[in-house]
Amino acid sequence: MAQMGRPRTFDRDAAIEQALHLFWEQGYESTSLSQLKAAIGGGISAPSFYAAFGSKQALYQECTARYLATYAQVTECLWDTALAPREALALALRRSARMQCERGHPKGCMVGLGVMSAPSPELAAVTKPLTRSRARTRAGIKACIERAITEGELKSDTDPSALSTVFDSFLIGLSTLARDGVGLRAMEAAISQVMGIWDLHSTRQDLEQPPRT
Amino acid sequence: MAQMGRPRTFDRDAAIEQALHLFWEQGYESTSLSQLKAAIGGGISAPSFYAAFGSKQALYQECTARYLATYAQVTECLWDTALAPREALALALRRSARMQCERGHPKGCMVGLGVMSAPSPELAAVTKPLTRSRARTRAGIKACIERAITEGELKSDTDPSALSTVFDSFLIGLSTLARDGVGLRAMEAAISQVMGIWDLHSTRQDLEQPPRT
DNA sequence: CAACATACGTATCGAACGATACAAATGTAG
DNA sequence: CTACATTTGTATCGTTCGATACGTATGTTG
Repeated sequence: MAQMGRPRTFDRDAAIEQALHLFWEQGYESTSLSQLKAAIGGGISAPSFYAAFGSKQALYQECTARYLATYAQVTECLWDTALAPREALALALRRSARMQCERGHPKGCMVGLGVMSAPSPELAAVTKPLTRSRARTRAGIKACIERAITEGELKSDTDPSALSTVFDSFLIGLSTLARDGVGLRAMEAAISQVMGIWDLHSTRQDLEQPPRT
Repeated sequence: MAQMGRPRTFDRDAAIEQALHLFWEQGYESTSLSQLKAAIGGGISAPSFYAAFGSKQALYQECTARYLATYAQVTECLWDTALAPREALALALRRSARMQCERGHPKGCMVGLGVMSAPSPELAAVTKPLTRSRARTRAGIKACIERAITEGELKSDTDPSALSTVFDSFLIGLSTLARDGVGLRAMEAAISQVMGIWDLHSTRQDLEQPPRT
């Protein structure tokens, strides 16, 4: 049997993407049912909404799961040990910046902007997947650095915690910059600059000091 | 004449500070009148609220003005030309980190977290002072770098735009880190690290390369 | 004292919020 | 066709939202 009962008139999968864009843009609390209903399939009724998604909170959780499974994958290369640590980190930064500036969806990263998405204490549970994702990215950056130290790419006296905090804070800050209109070109230039910190701790001398006249 | 009519039973100045803390913690839209009324002077009535502040939006504007005039002053040293550019920037970062981690008020910077405080397009006007403050800090960082180039502290081929974006993104990212529980110690260590980028472009050789065995 | 100015408490406004009851409509399965 | 499963549309629920009307209480001014 293909599907029993009357078929729905909107694409549930596309609806999640549209709802995701709203939550991404405005956060959980600031996005109303009216906005969600209006954005889905050119407008649906309240009963259709609840039949399809259960509740606003349940839909949000589906949206965050969708985000983490798609857009947020730009930083997964942090865990790819087939890549050299420096390239893994630089790739994560560049991919994230590119994604955050893409057209067709809100600017910035939903994970980063999610800190203020549901700020009430009783609603903190709803954004927990985002909080966990930030912690995971933090750990990924640190793991990259520790791997580089182990492999001899970074000097053994490098402080992995301090260094990873630099890259992590820089990465999360990009979301706000994107919202403020800073473009991809500027971000990419900044990424090239910030990777200079890596080279400062590199064991390869040629990276640390450009030739001087 | 000192004051006509019946005096109010709460301290209006303290009320603004308490409301500021709520807006700082939760943002504009997520903070309700009920919360504000309950937080002010141990609980006030709705008419007292409106008589004293006019509206929720007017109070928010007073709170942002208060924030910008007090807490946000930590970055004013960016404009202090009596300081060496590097020290001005490092001081701004350190002061901001310290302020964001202070006890007695919400973690993070209200200016940075304000991006998602009133995300609806029609409410963007209410957070405009915060957006302007971010732009001003961005300009301050860039001005510091340009001044360093002019004064010969940074090499003339330094890209002020790219470099300022690094520090700006790092600074804004600290707010989210603070919310996630990253402590002042870790931030200070990261600040020391990120200032290494400055030294990479410094004209003073002794800063760029620590002695090697 | 009387006159005035201001803040207070109670009670309530209309609108929007998230969420449902219920019956008609539309599909599949036998 | 009948029986069943699911969605749809209309109308509405109770709550909370931001915001007020109105009469009373409490202060200063003359």
